[in-house]
Amino acid sequence: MEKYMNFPELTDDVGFLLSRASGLAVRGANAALGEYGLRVRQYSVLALAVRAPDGISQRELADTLGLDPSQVVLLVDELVGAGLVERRPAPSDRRTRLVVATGEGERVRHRAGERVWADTRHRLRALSDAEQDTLRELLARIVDTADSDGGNR
Amino acid sequence: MEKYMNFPELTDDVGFLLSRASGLAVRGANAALGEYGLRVRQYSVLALAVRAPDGISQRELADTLGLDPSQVVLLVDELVGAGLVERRPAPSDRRTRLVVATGEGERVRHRAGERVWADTRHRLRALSDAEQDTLRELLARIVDTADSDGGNR
DNA sequence: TATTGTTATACTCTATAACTATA
DNA sequence: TATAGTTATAGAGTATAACAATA
Repeated sequence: MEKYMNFPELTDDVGFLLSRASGLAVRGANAALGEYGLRVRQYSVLALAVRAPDGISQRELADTLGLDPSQVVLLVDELVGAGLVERRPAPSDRRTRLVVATGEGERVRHRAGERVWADTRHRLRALSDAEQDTLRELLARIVDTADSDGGNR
Repeated sequence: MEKYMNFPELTDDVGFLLSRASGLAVRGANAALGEYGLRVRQYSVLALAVRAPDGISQRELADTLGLDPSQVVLLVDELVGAGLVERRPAPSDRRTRLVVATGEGERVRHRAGERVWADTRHRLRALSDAEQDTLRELLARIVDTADSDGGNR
């Protein structure tokens, strides 16, 4: 048995810390979203729909969220049921369905966004603004690396 | 409706990026662990048991992993079934059961650790060593903040 | 009274495969 | 042939509540 390890202890492992911090963030966001009847995945779909003036295809949603398209179908179904988004046929391609936020969807996204953001700010309070920017940039580069790897590896 | 938002777009939100990066890391780690019949949660318990020479209580495992104690019971059950850890009575407190790695558990932790670490290094390849250290430190502070908040908020 | 571990249960999230329709 | 969306299903992860044994 080797005595010295070529890898970090679990609690110093970036993968473990990512999973741990993400768990905290998702739990906090879900708690913040509770009063709107949303969970973080549904909220994420809504946020992307609100951002896209002409709607966003389910394929784009799946790519951006790192989800399988079949999961996106169900999330959009729920948001449609709640009256927060609509599915519209895409003019350019009859296979594609554009997910467009309703007026109510926009309002909910903004109110819920405030609450989620308050939770996030509280969670990151031990980090300076500059450190939060650094963190955001480093995380974005990890995600981008995977995206340009092709798919979601 | 306000025109300007007081919160970031989803794709610039640290919470979202944490969840996205964590998903990639966990998926990669699970793939790396497949040949050992482990998944990342079981592996994490094993890694903590291996690190603790005299074993670690299930309560400590739950706190460190951010899991409910009832989840730890099941993870330890599986590792016991696989012969990678044992439960031993704690000398000092008869309520406590210490989870101790077996020799096989130690060997598997090391071999699996190499594979997981290789995956992590690949995932972080767009970050310099210094940036990886920064990321680790920032994530650790987020987790510590939640811990000192009391429990897992 | 509080803590450690356990059992049970329900719900959410993830992973896959197979299929329709359009391109 | 390939892509966008859909349906179905199984397995893994999460959240709670209630309980026994011990402190």
